[in-house]
Amino acid sequence: MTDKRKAILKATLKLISENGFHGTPMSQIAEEADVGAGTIYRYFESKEVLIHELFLEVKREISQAMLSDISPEGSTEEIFRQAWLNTFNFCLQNPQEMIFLEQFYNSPFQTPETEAATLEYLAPAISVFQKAVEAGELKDMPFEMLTMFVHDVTVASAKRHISGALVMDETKLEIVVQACWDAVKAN
Amino acid sequence: MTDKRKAILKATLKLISENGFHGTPMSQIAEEADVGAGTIYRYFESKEVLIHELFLEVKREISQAMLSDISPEGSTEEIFRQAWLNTFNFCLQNPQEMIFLEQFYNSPFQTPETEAATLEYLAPAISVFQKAVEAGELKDMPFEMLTMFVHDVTVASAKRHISGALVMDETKLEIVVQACWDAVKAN
Amino acid sequence: MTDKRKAILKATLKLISENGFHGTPMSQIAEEADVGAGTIYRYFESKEVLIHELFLEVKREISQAMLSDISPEGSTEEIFRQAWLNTFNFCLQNPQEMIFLEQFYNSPFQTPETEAATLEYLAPAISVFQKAVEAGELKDMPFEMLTMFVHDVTVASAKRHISGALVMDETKLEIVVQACWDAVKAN
Amino acid sequence: MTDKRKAILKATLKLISENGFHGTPMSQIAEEADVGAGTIYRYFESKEVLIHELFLEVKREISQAMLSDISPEGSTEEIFRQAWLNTFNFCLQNPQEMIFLEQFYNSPFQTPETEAATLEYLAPAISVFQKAVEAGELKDMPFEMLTMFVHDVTVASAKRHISGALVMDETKLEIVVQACWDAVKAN
DNA sequence: TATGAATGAGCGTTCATTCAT
DNA sequence: GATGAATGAACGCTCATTCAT
Repeated sequence: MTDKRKAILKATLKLISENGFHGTPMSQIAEEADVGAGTIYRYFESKEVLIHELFLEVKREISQAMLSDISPEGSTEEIFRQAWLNTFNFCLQNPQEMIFLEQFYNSPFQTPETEAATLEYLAPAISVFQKAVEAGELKDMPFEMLTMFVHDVTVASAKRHISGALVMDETKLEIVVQACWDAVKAN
Repeated sequence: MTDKRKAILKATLKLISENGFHGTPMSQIAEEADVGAGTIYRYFESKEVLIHELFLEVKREISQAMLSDISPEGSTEEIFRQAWLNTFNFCLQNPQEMIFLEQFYNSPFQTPETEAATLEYLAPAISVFQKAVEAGELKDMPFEMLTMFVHDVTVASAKRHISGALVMDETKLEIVVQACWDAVKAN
Repeated sequence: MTDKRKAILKATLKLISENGFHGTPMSQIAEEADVGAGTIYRYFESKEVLIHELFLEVKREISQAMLSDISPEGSTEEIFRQAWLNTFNFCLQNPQEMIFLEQFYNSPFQTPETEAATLEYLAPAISVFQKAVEAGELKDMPFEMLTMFVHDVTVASAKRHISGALVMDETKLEIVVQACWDAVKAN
Repeated sequence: MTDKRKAILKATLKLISENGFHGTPMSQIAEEADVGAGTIYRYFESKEVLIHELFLEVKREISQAMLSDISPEGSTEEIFRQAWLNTFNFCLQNPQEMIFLEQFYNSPFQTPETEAATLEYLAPAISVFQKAVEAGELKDMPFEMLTMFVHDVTVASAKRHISGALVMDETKLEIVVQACWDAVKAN
């Protein structure tokens, strides 16, 4: 019965995104997931493992979301814009996931393994991107640098939108997407 | 005796940047700062208050660093590049501060008050920037959007450099700075 | 199906002798016995009852072992020596049983009932012994005192041998058996 | 303030002798010792360390007790009898200590270190004994074998006395001491 | 009959905070 | 003012036991 596993992950995501890692005791996760406290340990070895597995799950989701509905026949700019908006929309529609990811990245939970897993999910994106560089359509920058403009800026936009610091209407969205494209496109 | 206060803040910064918020007990801060555990409470009401005050201090530092050595007579591009490099260099020379800030931003410690204080420190930068927009040298974007390219991307670069994921040599640095400038400059 | 009952008792004996009472969860016993965790409760009301029944079983075994191969026609000394060696050899060949017994004796599991059952197993030995006292071949000591020299010292010897603290070769064995006989024989 | 340390050790001794290791939660020890639960951890790293240190303390006491009031000028028999009675009386007057020791010996808490410490306490007794062997007054047996008759039988006697299984009045005491002496003395 | 997933009370331990010195 | 021993609530986790299948 994988239902309980899912309920635990969902509860963990909700509570950690709201209260942080150490504001989220296992007992509270159990209550929110409507399972016994001990039950969590049938599915996850420890709190740390639970958080790691949740990270992998969420990272997989956001990576998939970024690449969805992309037509390989489109121009590089179209692909870039689509990836950007996919990521942005995922963040807006799944703020808990986004907040959790950001907390995780900036925590001591991160390990070389989680970082490695991360790259794996992005493998399809990397190959698309390399062809564009070779075709002279993008600046000659490593993939890790490109992600700044299609992940970091995107998430920063979503965070400011959600916090209300910068409401991203259609106009502003167009400006920032264009800015990111200007950043990466070949001159 | 403000010496102890400083020692406590320094110890907190070091330990939290290394071990995270909940990996840093007050007793350890006291030991690292070479003060009694109770002494911390003469200077800071609680652990939460200590962390908030540390945030304000560090945020002030990085904001000042960003604006240092900027000649108002320079071109907008020169000012932008200088601000970018100032921030980047601050992160490289003060990784503890950077790591702490990133942890803080993505934690439930943040309050509307800390966000408000943040803006205050950046007031001088805002006016410089607005003039550039009015002069038609920058895209017509709000300050909060500009910061993505002179703070978020910059910090992202520094983090990748420190983690080893993307070593920022002179060439790569020039590419990413140029990319950011391309992002914000008027077409 | 008494097979499962035996498997459970055997698993319990092995695990408790290796890891102690509170180092032996029921789940581990179930695994070692290759039965479901709930199955144990079909055969034993509780962990405490399981341990009690195991004690009775093991106590019966060691008592039987002590009295085996004893020819009633032999001299009292021969009988004593045989009983001593029987016990010693049982301990060496069944260290788990010995360790379990010793743990049990020195635990709060013991009850008046378990002690009573113990005596029952030794009834045949008691009558042999009483005749020897009446015949003036042994010191006039109660059975409970005699057992010190044919059980406690014997087990102590076996424990030291197994732990390596005192390896009991033929010579040493002869010395300690003789010492015990000197202890109990009439002057 | 070593008072709390002593109170914790005393409470631990009492509760473990009554309820066993795993019948004695730290919270109960704290209550019995009239200290906060966390206070125990200022004096002892963990429950395991607490129990080990208690063992060393008690082992030292019983070893000292065994050797007290022994006049080196006395005959070997006098020394043997005194040591025997010293140990027996210690057990009668300190049944908690005796029960605790017996529980400890037959538990997985024991380590090579605790065994080594044990021998150290008995060093003075070993030298006395060796001289008696060399003088031909005792059977040629190793010290580890002698202890069976001056420790194991003694403790067995005390246990039977306390449990009521064999009340050790003056007469019975004389019989068992004589038996032990007969066991070890040279023929 | 046999199972093993599920439970939750209770464990050992930590740590923010207090307060007598 | 400065201390650090003491506190106890709250944590992560275990495991004897139950019960739906």
